[in-house]
Amino acid sequence: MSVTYRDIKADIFNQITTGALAPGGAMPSEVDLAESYGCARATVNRAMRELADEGIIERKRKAGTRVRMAPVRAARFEIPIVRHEIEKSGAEYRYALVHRAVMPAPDWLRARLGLDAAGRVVHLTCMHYADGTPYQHEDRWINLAVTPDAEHNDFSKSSPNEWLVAAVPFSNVQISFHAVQADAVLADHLGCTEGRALFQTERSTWWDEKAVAFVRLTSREGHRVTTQY
Amino acid sequence: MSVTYRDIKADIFNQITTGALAPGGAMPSEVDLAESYGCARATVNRAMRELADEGIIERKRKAGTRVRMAPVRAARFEIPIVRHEIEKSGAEYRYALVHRAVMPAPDWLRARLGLDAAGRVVHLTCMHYADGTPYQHEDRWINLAVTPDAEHNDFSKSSPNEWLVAAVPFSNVQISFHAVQADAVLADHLGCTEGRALFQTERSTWWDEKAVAFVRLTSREGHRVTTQY
DNA sequence: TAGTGGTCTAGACCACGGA
DNA sequence: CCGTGGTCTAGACCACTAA
Repeated sequence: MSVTYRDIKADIFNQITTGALAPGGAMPSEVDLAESYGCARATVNRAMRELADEGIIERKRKAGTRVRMAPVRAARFEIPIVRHEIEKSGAEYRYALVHRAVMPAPDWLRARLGLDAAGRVVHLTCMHYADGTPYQHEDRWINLAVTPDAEHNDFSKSSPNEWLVAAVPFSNVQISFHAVQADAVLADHLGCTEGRALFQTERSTWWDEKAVAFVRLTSREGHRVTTQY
Repeated sequence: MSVTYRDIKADIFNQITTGALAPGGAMPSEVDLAESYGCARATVNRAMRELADEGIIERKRKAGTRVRMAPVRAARFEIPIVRHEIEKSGAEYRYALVHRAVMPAPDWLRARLGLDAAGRVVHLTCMHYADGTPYQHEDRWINLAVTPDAEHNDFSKSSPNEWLVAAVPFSNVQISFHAVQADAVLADHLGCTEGRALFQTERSTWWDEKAVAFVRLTSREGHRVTTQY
């Protein structure tokens, strides 16, 4: 076993980045590559499959494999639990429940999550602090039709996020990042002035076609989401 | 071949989400699973490997496989070329070069990219329009030590991004998302008022330990980056 | 040191889809 | 149609690491 799938991946990646393999250009078939690398087709297959997953190459049955014209490279961002994110940075984490109410789902939420007119939700507002300073504001809505237990939890001690991941299954998640102006409430909680630019994450969670929860996370000024590949 | 690796993935995922497999709990070994599913170990291996890649489970040699305590789920965001993003939405794309200069690298950039004191760069400012309205502002710096050809390209016709992906190899990319206030220049170009919250992406590209380029992309008001998994 | 995951092999069958 | 990638198998050896 002298040739590993990693060797092949690296070799092909180099050929692409150095220009030996041109974007849009066709590559040899797996059988041919296996022969030229002197290994089994399965080994070549794994290398090529991973390159395809990473968006470097494009594969089609019969048509073969070619280098992507526009490398639609995908970046992976880890979506951590706030508490872990803060503790990992060495800071002390503190959670506070600001507001809790059980209510009929407002129209915008019903539309967003596809709830029916009778839909009831738990609405929570909470804050996450790092070393005593505001870190993130959480505005969460939990669908009681899917998660009735949420009605009897007061969420005064721990974040709804941590309760949800442990208590409720989910199959599908939508995430959106964008920038917002701080309104009076956010400015107050996050310790900035009104109108400041804040980074916001919205996340909808679904289980079996039914909405489980929607959350809007607003981070303190200057927050960045970073990754590398 | 009745049991596929997809079947196994789905089955295990369901066992986790429904609570049949508890977070932190140990799972059977690959050999045992292969027997109980009635398939080859390689099939189980592929299912488990993908679950591990997705951050659902955690694997260690000898120690075995266990369900992740805190599902550090990672979301994939595609980083498209602006032109493709706009054209895919059905709008007409237009590019404009605002400013071009060859100059010594400013201190903040030298520090950021690890350039030496003699480092020279091309500084470009450009705009991307969708159906004639401002879509994204691009502020780009290209390291001439790595990419000398950039000095003789005027970038008046096509975006530096498209030129770079075709002309320069890269091995490492760092991306950061955050929110900024529109300053006078950005407000002017993007057609909003000063102080508005804008979504900004910063990206550093490296090749073989040397910085290739740095770019700061500012999107028009209301821009969102979205994904689902 | 022994058990578990990581990987490779040689061969096979199949599904897709371009020609 | 028929070449290409997608996947499975049965078996093997190896690398890591907890016990």
